[in-house]
Amino acid sequence: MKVIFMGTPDFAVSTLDYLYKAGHDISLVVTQPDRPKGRHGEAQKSDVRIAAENYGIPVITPLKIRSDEEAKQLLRDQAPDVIVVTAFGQILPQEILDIPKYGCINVHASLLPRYRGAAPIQWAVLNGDEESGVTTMMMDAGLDTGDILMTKKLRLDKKETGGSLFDKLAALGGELIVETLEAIEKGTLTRTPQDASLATKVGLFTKSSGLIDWSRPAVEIERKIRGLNPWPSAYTFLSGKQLKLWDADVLTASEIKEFDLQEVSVLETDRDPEKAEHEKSAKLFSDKKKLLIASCGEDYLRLNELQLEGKKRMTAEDFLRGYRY
RNA sequence: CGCGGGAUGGAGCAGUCUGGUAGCUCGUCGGGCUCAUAACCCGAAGGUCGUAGGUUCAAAUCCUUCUCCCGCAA
Repeated sequence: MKVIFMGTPDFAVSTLDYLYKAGHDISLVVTQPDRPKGRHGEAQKSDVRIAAENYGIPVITPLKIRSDEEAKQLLRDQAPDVIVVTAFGQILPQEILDIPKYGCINVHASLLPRYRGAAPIQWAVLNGDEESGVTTMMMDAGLDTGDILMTKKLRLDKKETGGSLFDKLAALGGELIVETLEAIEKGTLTRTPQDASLATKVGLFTKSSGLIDWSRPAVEIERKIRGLNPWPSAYTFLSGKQLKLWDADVLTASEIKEFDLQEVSVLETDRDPEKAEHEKSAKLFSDKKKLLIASCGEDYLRLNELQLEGKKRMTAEDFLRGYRY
């Protein structure tokens, strides 16, 4: 099929890869303009742009495709059979949706109508869902509101992180788009309208979404640590320094009693203890050897892997070997 | 050249301000104790202190270069 692909981050690269390997004629790739990234603020090509250039596929990077007449004309000139969109980052106007013969198909990383919007993967982990998946959908003017074409499900692992689920769903999304296009070719594709009453919408995360409120139950905080790993990551403050948490386990009060613990410090909600909300802080306990345990609103959290600002991530054991209170 | 932290035996750190032959907590190896052990005791190996240059009688430590890692900001 003659395909135009639109996408931006690494999640979309997987879709592009599968389309390419399935032998589709990808005549054009549309992605976001180069943006400053990294530590020195240099403009970097989007992941999709890098991948497309590797395949030798022409790339355009319109700032706002909805008002870019030149880009829209280029799309029409290509006369694509279908436009595949994965995490592109721009809303497509109706006049673009109307261009391809078979319409515009979106790959979304959730089981729609759940988690419409920007961060469906993390939310599945944050909410402790047992299963998630990917959906292909016929795009319409709304945000992730189009008719559902096909889905693929998977069960979440006990230790699933945003990152691990991301990888799994990216691959699943690639498989699904290929199957969806096959169904179009065979004429066997069916469309199922979304049940809007079941829809939920999730927004973008920011850095500050990762701040831990220790008055919440330990289970919830543990999910947050997993869901926001690797980005934006769950964090707290220890002695005026930011402390990121990468892995933790929930423990009950009776399990804690087994250990020989002493209170060693406090985890705060701000670098500055004056500004911290103390009702959202946690007592930090340790046996001074290998255990770091934080008190939560309900139960306790054993911190297994953590990272102090300016440092690399390390195990609690390594951390305790060098840390001076 | 956006701001800042860091690079010291296998790991995590101290020592750097106030230059003077490298230390802590572990790990590893050998031995001992023990019914036994991740516990305890004794002993050992292992580091050109990130790179290059400079100052000095003497540099992990002071000055300069470069490389790499990390947090923030975008």
